[in-house]
Amino acid sequence: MLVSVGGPARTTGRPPVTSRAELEHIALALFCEKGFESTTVKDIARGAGVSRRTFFRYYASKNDVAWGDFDEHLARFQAHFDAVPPEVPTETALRECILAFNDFSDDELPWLRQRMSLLLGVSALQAHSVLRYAAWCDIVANFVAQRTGHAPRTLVPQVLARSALATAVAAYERWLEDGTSELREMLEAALSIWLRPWTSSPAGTGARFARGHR
Amino acid sequence: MLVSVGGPARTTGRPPVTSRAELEHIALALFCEKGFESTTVKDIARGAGVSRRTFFRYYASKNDVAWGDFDEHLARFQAHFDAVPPEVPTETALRECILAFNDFSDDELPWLRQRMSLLLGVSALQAHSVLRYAAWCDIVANFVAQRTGHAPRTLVPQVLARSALATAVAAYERWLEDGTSELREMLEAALSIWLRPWTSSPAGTGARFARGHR
DNA sequence: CCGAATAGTGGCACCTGGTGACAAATATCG
DNA sequence: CGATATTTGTCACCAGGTGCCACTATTCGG
Repeated sequence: MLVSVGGPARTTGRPPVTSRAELEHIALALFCEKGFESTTVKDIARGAGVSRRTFFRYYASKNDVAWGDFDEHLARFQAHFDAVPPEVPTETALRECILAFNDFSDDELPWLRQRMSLLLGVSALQAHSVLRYAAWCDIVANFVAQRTGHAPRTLVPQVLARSALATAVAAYERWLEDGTSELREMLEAALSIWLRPWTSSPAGTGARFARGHR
Repeated sequence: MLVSVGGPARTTGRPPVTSRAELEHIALALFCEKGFESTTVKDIARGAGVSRRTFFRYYASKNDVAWGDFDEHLARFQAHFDAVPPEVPTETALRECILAFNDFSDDELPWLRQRMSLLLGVSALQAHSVLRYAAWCDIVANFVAQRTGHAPRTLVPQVLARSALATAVAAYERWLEDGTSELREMLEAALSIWLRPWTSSPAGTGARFARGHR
């Protein structure tokens, strides 16, 4: 059982030669150096001094390595929703939780930018992303369902969850293209548009970045 | 030039043995019979009496065959937007064009249901779909951009286009799961939620299907 | 100290999707 | 008939991914 992280430290058996984190670092470095497509799994494995077969014991696919420990990150997303007091309006809760999920410290930002430009720029990863984002949507949909009284898989929770995701992705893309803006402000602007699509004017407070660069 | 459909009828050269449409029909039948993953390209090619290599001259990938002539369908989507008179509000135009894009005659519906349950149910196709939907988003974003005065790749058009897509996909999924509802009404309900997320109540007119089945 | 149990690793064969290159087949036109 | 144009088939090849099995390195018990 290689993928288990939360389990108790193993005592017997041959110790692992590498780790998910090490493979991730090596892979991301190679992706940035010579591109995602041009980097083969063999390259990554060789970089870690490991066989190709072993790589696939740590990551189910070459795509997955670009996501790192997204599941762990998602668990924090869920925790944010769980911590929302009942008196907070659904609309506000969604906004705050999405912002909190995407709140990174300054020293994490370069990593984030590198990772996200991979995920949003490489078409194979772009395609793969919908599979990873499904869990994100489920968390949002469940929260909305609980708040509104609808079943999680019905129209209201699904439309809100999926469009929330679309909004966040749009914000990330603008943030990546822009290069000078703050991620948080971009997300706030995008969420304002999302929550009130026909009342957000380009001159509005929250939509300061809506004009594009400059 | 095999993929060209609109070109003038060729006169010289060896005539094609098959066609995109024939391959599509054979492939869809096989997908429904034994599943997408279990159907190999070799199977499809053999079904059409053609070599594997030839299949890839008609379709760039096994995924693409499930989409059929989506590009042609997209051209009609664009045409709908082009035909919108300037006095129609943006909000209304989006709603009407999306509904028109998804307006199918009764005899097309079984085909559509079959195709969409493939596209939304098979994870490989689900992933691939974002690449095909990008063109859909571009059309919507361009329209919004033109109407609002923003550049197409800025926040307002992107958020609206992507969330519109998310909304339509959510409607399709509900429609597929439900089995008894009308696609158009499901889309109308979803679009109502999308356009006015916090005013749509489960008892509202447009959200009749929002409760889920039964 | 030696052997059993445990758990990760490496190598191999194999499948599938996808591509490039080149010769062969089949049509029309002069 | 011959030149030309276009499709087709074959073959070789690459990359991602999986199943299988032997091997290796560790800890624990006698």
